[in-house]
Amino acid sequence: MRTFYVTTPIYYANSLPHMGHLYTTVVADFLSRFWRQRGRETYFLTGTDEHGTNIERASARTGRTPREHVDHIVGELKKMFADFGLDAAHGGYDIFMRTTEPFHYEGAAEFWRRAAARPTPKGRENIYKGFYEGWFCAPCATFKTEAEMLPAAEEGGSPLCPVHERPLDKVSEESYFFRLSDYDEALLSLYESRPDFIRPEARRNEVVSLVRGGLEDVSISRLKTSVSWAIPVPDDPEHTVYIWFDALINYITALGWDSESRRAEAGEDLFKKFWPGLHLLGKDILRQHAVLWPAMLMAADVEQPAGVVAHGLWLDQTGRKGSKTLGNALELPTLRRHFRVDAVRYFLLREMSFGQDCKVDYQVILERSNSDLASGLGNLVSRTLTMIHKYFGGVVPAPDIGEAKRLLAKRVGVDSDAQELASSLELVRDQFVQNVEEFAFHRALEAAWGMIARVDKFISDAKPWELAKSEEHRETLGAVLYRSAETLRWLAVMLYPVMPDSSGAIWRQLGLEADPSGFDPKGLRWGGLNSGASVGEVAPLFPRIDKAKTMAEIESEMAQRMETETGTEAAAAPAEHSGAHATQAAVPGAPTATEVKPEQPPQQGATEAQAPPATQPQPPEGVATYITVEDLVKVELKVGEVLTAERVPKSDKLLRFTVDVGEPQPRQILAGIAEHYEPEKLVGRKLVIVSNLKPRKLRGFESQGMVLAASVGDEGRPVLATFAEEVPNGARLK
RNA sequence: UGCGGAGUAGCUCAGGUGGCAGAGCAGCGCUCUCAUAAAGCGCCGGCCGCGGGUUCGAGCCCCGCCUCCGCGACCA
Repeated sequence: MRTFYVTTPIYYANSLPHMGHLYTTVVADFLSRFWRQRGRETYFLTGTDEHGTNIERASARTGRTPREHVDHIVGELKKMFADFGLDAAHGGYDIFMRTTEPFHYEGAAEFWRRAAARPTPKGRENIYKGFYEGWFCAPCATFKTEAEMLPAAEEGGSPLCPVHERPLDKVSEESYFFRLSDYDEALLSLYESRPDFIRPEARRNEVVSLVRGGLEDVSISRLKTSVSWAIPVPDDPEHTVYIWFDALINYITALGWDSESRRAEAGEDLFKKFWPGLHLLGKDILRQHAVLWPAMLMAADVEQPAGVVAHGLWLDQTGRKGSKTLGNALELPTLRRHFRVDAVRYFLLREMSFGQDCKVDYQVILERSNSDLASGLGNLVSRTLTMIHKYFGGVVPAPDIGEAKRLLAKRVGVDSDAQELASSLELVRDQFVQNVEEFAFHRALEAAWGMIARVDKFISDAKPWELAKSEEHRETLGAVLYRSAETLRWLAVMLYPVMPDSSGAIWRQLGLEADPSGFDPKGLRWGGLNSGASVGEVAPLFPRIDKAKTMAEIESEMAQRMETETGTEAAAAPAEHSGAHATQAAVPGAPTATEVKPEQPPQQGATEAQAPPATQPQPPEGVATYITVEDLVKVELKVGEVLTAERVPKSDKLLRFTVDVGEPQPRQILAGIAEHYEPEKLVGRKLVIVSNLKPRKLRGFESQGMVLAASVGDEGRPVLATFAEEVPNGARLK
């Protein structure tokens, strides 16, 4: 029997559940049910990625051990999944995979050994020991990225620490590297031979051009002294496995790949049975799944996945990524409180053109729920069943119109032959199935809803309430209601993976046994509904939501939440910070940390690829390190007035200013704020300038100083420092 | 600035190989009453991003440009 294995990413256990988690998991759940319904044995994995510096930090902030921290997050995620019917108890995931499982340690270590023992496609060793080189500030005790250092004091010198204004030390840390650079050709031929390996196509093209541009080797370990919350490197206890290398392997260790204990626990060889699987993920982590992971699999000689499918992200109404700190993210408890699970599932699958980003807010969901579900499907069920109750005592009438009544039926506009309706149902069913197979879920649902409209019209045209007035039309009336009810049976089957509970409810209201979970839509034949069966009570499937009332409630909840969160900001802020990056879909290794950067495989500039590991500077919870007055006076800050401001050509971010700092000649200063400030509006504005910063060339222009700005929010949006009172140009800040 | 995608009704989007601009939602009107004030019918709504070109004919093909998004680059 063919099997179907689907995975969500294992979610990075540093943030609480959010929309992105819900979405990817719902899609995976949907696909899993879809294929199970069509007769495949399925296996559905979700879980958490639990190692790494970010976890250590997050746990330190809350005063927990890493273990306690990840247990807490896992508890919250599982609770959320249960709330939305995605857990095993509701027929959802088959395993909640955790990278802290002992069997994962076992399998991951074996994976490492295998890769290490085999040559790359170009005949070299896959894993080799090398050195990270990074700029290290001893007083800060951290590595600095390019972005976090000041230009060197003299040509060819070391860059400076922005905190201490002292030269950084070039420090090497021993590290294992994976020779990803040897895999470009192998990967390209994989993409070539399997055009639908990466979907959608636009994403595939991105990856192909990325790999064509060449790949850099990636560091896959850390010194145990810098990251201890991680899997030890086999046979080298000084090192731990870097998070991405560790995390990706979960997709096979979960199936018992080379882990005796997991195989014993599962009671069968899941790997043999279910691999290769389909990876579902947000487009933000496509590269790890479409480049690094396939290369890793080649290295360890494991079969490639069935596919890598990247979906879009949920945006707010203005097109920004939903984020907790912006307060524009949908809150899952609120969602759960005001909408039925099936309504949310339907919305998620219907609203997003799969693969693209999609704007969302509560109101859009509410409107979809009311128009498509309450007025559409729910109402069709309701009117059909009510009439069967009213006119046939709750018993499904006969489908056919006898010979004697055919002309009579024709006269009132009802064809005695149901063929036309049956044919369009078959067509819709085929479209539905095909669209799902092509990941065009929104199209699949659109097709199904076309059928609802068609039957609604059929009923309006046939006017059963008129037919009911005269006994001679009784057979016709029965046939009309039968057709409507039979259509609902088909819809219940098709929609089962989308709305398991509701379609089960329709099923039972039609007087059918059990539920449609095992009914392959391809096996549907017209006339399967039994005449004579008793239909169930009519109960609204999707109650109409009072828009004004519900929106008001939601808004007051939001306001209340904002209030409490501002109140506890001091305590909550750091957690929010690390969580926010993972706010959208699915991140093992939310790209918060520098730590992640070296691992993002391709096309990193040399410097960036060597950027130091594991040492993102701490968010400023208080003072990192003290400096003396002598340190302070080294920095010369002056008031400057913007004389001219313009964009730097060929640069997204740079603005070029001429600034009057009270000197005979204005200075030329560049600042990376073009994405946030209109140059025209800055002319005449007074700024704070670091005036004794060593000049540096940027994009061909010399920058003779630096503009001070606050860095706000997760994106570090710059906000220029200003004065509330009038100050002369050149005034020194002390 | 390199590569890729997109720009069509207020909103979300359809419009294989050129042939009278479409659907759903929202809005308005009418009809009906079995139904969750639902459904059916109708109306409203379009410089199809802009400018050229090819053609009897261009939303579609060609050239140029603008804007947005993505991935890079560059840079915070």
